[in-house]
Amino acid sequence: MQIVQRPTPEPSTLSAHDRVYRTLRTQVMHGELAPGHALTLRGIAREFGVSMTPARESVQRLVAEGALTMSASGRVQTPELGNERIEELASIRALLEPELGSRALPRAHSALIDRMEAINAANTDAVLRGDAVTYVRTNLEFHRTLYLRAQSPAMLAMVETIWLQLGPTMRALYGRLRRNTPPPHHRMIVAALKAGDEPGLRLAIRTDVTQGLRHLTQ
Amino acid sequence: MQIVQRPTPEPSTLSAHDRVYRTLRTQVMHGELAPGHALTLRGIAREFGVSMTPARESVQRLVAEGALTMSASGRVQTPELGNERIEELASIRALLEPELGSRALPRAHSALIDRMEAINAANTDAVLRGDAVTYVRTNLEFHRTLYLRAQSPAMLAMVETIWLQLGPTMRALYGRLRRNTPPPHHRMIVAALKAGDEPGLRLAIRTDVTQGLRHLTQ
DNA sequence: TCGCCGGATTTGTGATCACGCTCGATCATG
DNA sequence: CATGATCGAGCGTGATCACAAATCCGGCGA
Repeated sequence: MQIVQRPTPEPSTLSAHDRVYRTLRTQVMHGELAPGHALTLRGIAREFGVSMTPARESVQRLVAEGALTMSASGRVQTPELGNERIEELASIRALLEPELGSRALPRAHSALIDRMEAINAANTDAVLRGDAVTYVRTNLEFHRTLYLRAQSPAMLAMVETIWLQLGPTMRALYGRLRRNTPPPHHRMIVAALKAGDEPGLRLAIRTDVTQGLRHLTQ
Repeated sequence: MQIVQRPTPEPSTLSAHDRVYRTLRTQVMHGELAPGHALTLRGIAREFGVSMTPARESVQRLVAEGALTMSASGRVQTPELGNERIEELASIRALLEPELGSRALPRAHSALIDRMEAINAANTDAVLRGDAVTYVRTNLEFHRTLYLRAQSPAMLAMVETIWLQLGPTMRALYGRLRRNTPPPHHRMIVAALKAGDEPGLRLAIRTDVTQGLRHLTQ
């Protein structure tokens, strides 16, 4: 009953469950999966060419982070958030993200702002093309690029957890009401950064974060 | 090679990995484990009378929540936080907990306040006895009892994640400088609740949360 | 006395399997 | 035609094992 279990010994740093975890996490955060999308361990294992064990670890971890929900019977799917939950998550974003922006402000030099403007251009482009997934991705990239300068890894991780929980919902939201107007407050954020205007930055971020999620009709 | 694998079919709601997870989580949050305390999967499995699989799932989940850290080689231990990280986590508490208190304030009736005062008495008692673990536990209970009224499960979960990350450090902190003075700002929190004074409540919570962690000598 | 090396032990990782439960399609019944 | 029961396929859970790498600890040499 002896079977060759590991044909390839893996280059260490990339363990199987980490690869699976990272891929799934990105898919969820960027809204590539619709809310309520069901996943199975065997399906994930087949898709990634691994056994059920790494698939389970990845899923378990994503459930712990709120990226996936698990029913009492162990079935797993992307979360379908109600209005209250969406508002609550938006409140948390509105509390944490201005703080991250404020911490990043003194460290935001021109190269960073240039990069943010480039990302914002791609974001606007995605809006005009009606590409919801790219929209969500570049939107988050815009924010993360700024927040990385805050040198506050725990706070950033916390915010990313929120993004993760909102991922499928964001796709559904921006995919539903397909607006052709580019993200309105990103330019205000950039302007406040250039001016070194901290209260203005906080307000711009808060508004940007809040208003996008106010469109909760359910 | 057939073995009876599950002698008891379990009453469903309590799966093995859930039981292990919850026990370990409580131990970490309440500071029952010192910072840097090492854990092994086989040790956990032996201790709980389960196989390695549920032990791994629990540990994986706790690592995802920041309750444990995992080295590159997969070794697991409770986190040893540096000063910057402690300050950062304290900042997050200072942002989120006043908001939770504020949301709970209109729903805080007298029975709740009575319960908080009882918990606070037990907390004071733990201080006088020099019982660090009970101190941490009742301290968190005091806060959680209030925050549960906020009806904001996501925000509460986020705060508990921070508590989890601070658990071992808190024990080490309060165990080191063993002060005989009871928690100073808890009474201010209770007073603000009774008076319906929202700004006072926010300030009291913020101060309570911040000052306890200012004692970071490391 | 201190530093280094090598084998033995312990560790995490991942694959596989048995088991019991869940869920959905199908069919019989009203 | 709608409704409910039934049965099978598929699911998650947990146990066990093989394997490679990390760790520990002894002894040897400087």
